[in-house]
Amino acid sequence: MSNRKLTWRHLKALHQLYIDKRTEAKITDNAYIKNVLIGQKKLIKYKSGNVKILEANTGFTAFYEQHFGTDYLRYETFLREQNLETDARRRYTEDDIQTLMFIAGQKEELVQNLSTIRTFSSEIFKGQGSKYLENKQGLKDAVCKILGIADFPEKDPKNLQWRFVVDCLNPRAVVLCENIAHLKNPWKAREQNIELWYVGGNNIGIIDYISPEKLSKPLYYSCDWDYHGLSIYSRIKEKLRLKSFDIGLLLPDTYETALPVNSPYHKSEWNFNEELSGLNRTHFSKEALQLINKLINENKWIEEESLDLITVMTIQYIPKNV
DNA sequence: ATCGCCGCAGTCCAGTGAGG
DNA sequence: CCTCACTGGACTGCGGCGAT
Repeated sequence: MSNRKLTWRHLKALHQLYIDKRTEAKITDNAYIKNVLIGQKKLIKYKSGNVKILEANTGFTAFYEQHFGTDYLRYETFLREQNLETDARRRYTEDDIQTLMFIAGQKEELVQNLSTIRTFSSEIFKGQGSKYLENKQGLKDAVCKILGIADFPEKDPKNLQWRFVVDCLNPRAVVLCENIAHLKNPWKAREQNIELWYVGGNNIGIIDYISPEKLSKPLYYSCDWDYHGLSIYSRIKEKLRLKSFDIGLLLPDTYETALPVNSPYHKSEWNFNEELSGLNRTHFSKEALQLINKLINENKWIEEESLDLITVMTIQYIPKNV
């Protein structure tokens, strides 16, 4: 869960609490640790008579193993393998580490089409803005080290289009994703034998790279539920129809995460002058149409990453016994 | 020997303010 | 608006020191 908003030093300190049952690390600045782990669940406490030392209560071990252990080991192993510092002075957030893991996994593709640091930052560190990376020297160094480059080029290559794939040996379905968020947790998809392709902003040409054998598997599209995302889906569906294939649209499993259309970093707006914002009605199911109309009426959109891909895929679309 | 505590050095980054 | 340079603060890791 990335809403824990933990940084590397928090994760290390929790690991130390797990191993040593105590730590002197300053981690109460994190709201989750302070309010939930110490306040509500009382899994961690201050050593009596000492405000500087935290100790693990009984119950912490089991809680840690369930919620942190696997992730921590994954992160630590990764950092070591990449010869990156595991020092707690590194200020990586948990999202940063997951993104570094993504970068390492897609290294070849990224190095072949190396972009400016601005483009790289806004495309790969999604949601953090184009200057995120250049303002964080430590993180930038880590990215350069992983990619084996000294620095980023001054100019973007022409026709920049990255092709990212989370492949698996024998996929039972292929999901095309508009954003890379789902590709940053590839092990979940692999476990379920779901192959993920990053389609990116407007790149419906990606379809030409997918083999006909895979196109004949069940195909799904995962996107932001805004005008831009849905119209790309429409174009992809049309393009596939001409090749005699079909694709389905993944519906969000909750409406709670809907955001106002004018939220920061979001550009796509509904066209109120046209019926269904000008989208092709025949490309959408009855449920999808209901949801789209609701979003248009309330001038909202739903972010792709707020949809739990695996839940949606297993419950809504793929029968469990397949 | 081991523990707790302190101070120092190194790292990173947010904030600030000058000057395009 | 943006960019650059600088600073101060927060934090960790480590070595030393004294108490037990």
